Amino acid sequence: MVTRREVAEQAGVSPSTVSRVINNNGYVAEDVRKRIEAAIAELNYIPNRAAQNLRMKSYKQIACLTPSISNPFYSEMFAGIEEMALEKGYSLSLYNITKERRNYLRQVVEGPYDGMILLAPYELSSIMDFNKGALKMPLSVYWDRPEKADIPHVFVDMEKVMRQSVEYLIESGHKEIIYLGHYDENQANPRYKGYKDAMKAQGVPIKEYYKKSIGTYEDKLTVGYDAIKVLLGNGQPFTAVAATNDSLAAGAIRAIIESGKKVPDDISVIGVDNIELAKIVTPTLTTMNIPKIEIGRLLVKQLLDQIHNERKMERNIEGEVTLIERESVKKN
Amino acid sequence: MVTRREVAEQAGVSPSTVSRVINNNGYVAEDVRKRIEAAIAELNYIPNRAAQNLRMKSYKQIACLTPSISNPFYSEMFAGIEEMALEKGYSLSLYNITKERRNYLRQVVEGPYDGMILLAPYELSSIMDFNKGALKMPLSVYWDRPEKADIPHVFVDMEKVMRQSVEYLIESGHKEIIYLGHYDENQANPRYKGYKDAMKAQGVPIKEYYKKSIGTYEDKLTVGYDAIKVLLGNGQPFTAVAATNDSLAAGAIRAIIESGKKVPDDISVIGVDNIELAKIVTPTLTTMNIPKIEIGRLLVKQLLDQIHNERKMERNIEGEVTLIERESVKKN
DNA sequence: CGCTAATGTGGTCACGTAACCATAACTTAC
DNA sequence: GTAAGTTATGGTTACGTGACCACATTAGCG
Repeated sequence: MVTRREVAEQAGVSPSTVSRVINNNGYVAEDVRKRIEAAIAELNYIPNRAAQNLRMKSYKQIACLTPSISNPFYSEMFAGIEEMALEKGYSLSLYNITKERRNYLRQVVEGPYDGMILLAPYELSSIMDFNKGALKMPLSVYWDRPEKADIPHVFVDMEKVMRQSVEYLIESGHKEIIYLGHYDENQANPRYKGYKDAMKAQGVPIKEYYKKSIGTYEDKLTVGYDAIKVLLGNGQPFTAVAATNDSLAAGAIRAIIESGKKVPDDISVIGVDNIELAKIVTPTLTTMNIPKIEIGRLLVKQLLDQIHNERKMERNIEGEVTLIERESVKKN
Repeated sequence: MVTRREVAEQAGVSPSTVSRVINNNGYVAEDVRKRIEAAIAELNYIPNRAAQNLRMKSYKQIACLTPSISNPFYSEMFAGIEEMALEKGYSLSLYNITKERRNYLRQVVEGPYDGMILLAPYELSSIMDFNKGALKMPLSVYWDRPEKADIPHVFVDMEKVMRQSVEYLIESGHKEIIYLGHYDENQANPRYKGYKDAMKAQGVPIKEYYKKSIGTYEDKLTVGYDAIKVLLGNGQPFTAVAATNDSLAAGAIRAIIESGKKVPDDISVIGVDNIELAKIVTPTLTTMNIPKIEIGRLLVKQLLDQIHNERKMERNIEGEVTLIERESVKKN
């Protein structure tokens, strides 16, 4: 390994002067600078990162935790995170934190990171346990609702989003609207609440909903397909499906088409997320766009604000959701 | 920040003794160990990672470079990489290296990593440029053919895979088989070569192929759809499609079904990769399984063998590919 | 000319750790 | 009883860096 000292010897100066060239501060004569730069190039010198970290008390690294990077929603958000982080000179460690892998959390929290971004709300309590006392590390979380607890986060109010989605269907003339998504009476799922509120507000009776617990992302396409297939088999009458995400919606479309009905002429489908899939399915999917790239960038910004002790940091940032009208909803 | 010294004072011993407890080497009296462990817990002491890295001359971190983590092929491979890396006590930094982001390569190579895994062959030359002389860092590459150059890699021989895929179609009674994938006469694309050889060997005339350059993963579903739609519109007669990956195959299926024909009764489709999508489309996709998790694990193993100077490291490891028969190919 | 400021360079130190060496007390063995 | 080992602990050092201080030398200015 080449050190600063060797570069200094090669250039016939002291290590201090080499430092000044590298960090570009203090006075250095022009010819000396040239000599040192030549020595650096010749010896292929790279500053030792561990020594820098130790001296600067900073790693220039961020840990990013997600339940599954193969979920396109998270991988797109990660793209935004990466973009901003690289711009700011930070690099990213990625962890897929599944339930079986909780025991690696300690390794993450004790790792060489200046801060942590969390894309999975369900792990929050475990993280907070670790993140007490001396373990405390700046943290920024993506959340699906405004958070009461005092954790800096970027959120999308899913209750509102679902309400808007259902309102759009109602405005388009639909009355018999299926809720396709996870449902849990006790947890008061915000997505279900949004659906229910929109239906009630318009005096539309809540017809049906799908409440089977939903597994990984990969399952979702199957789950949406299976659920709608069952409902169609039951002879359940409905003209629209409001899915809580695009993967479920895509599965629903597949089930409807397979049954011989047409989307959107017979049954309309709306999703949430606007992942790439939404542009690819036939018909293309009308959905609520969640600005994933922008949210990713905001998460990094919020985290770096904490790391750098910015006073004007926003603790609760709301992502702006917009309706993307494509082909899967029929307007009467 | 709590240091080893403070723990030592709290426990009434010297820092050396604390080290011995933490690293679990040397002699420590049982009661002293207890006292020290109590002090560590009370003060929430965590060894400083930067100091450890400096002292040990190792980061316990691996950089993983891929063209796009949102490509399910790579994200599944990443899952295997992560699994093995965490087992071995290493964590992973992930970089999406797109063309515009080449200038970040230097940042990667100079980063706090003990080694590098590369999932994108096309970047190899840039990496090798950086990876000369003092910059040299252990490297392990996933490649789609046996590599002549002396770079440790895990590979799948795509020429062979494609040949097997086409042979399977021919054995199933097909003669008019469309090659759906990237094609470039000059580059002698191994996938296309495999297709061509299989066709020739069976005396089947090469009927047609799709040669438009293919962009990102997200494009592929559209590209496959568009290409087959054009061919069907042309009245081009064919009974089977051999796609170079599952995404293209899925697009093809969509185009065929939309045209009113049936898969596999009218037209059979086979893919390569066996990503999750293959199980989800209707009909489910017959494809060549590439053992992505296993390849990921092997890449890490191979890399760590280099880092630890294992003598018995294998430089060229071949991944074993198998046919997965599902519903999209009709056998006559 | 003489005083202050600007420019240029080298020396020293601490960051927190793991490895090594020194030392001391206590065992064991003959 | 003493030499050799075992157990237990503390002290010292180096890893490579960036910040700081000390000290030259030169430039600017009345």
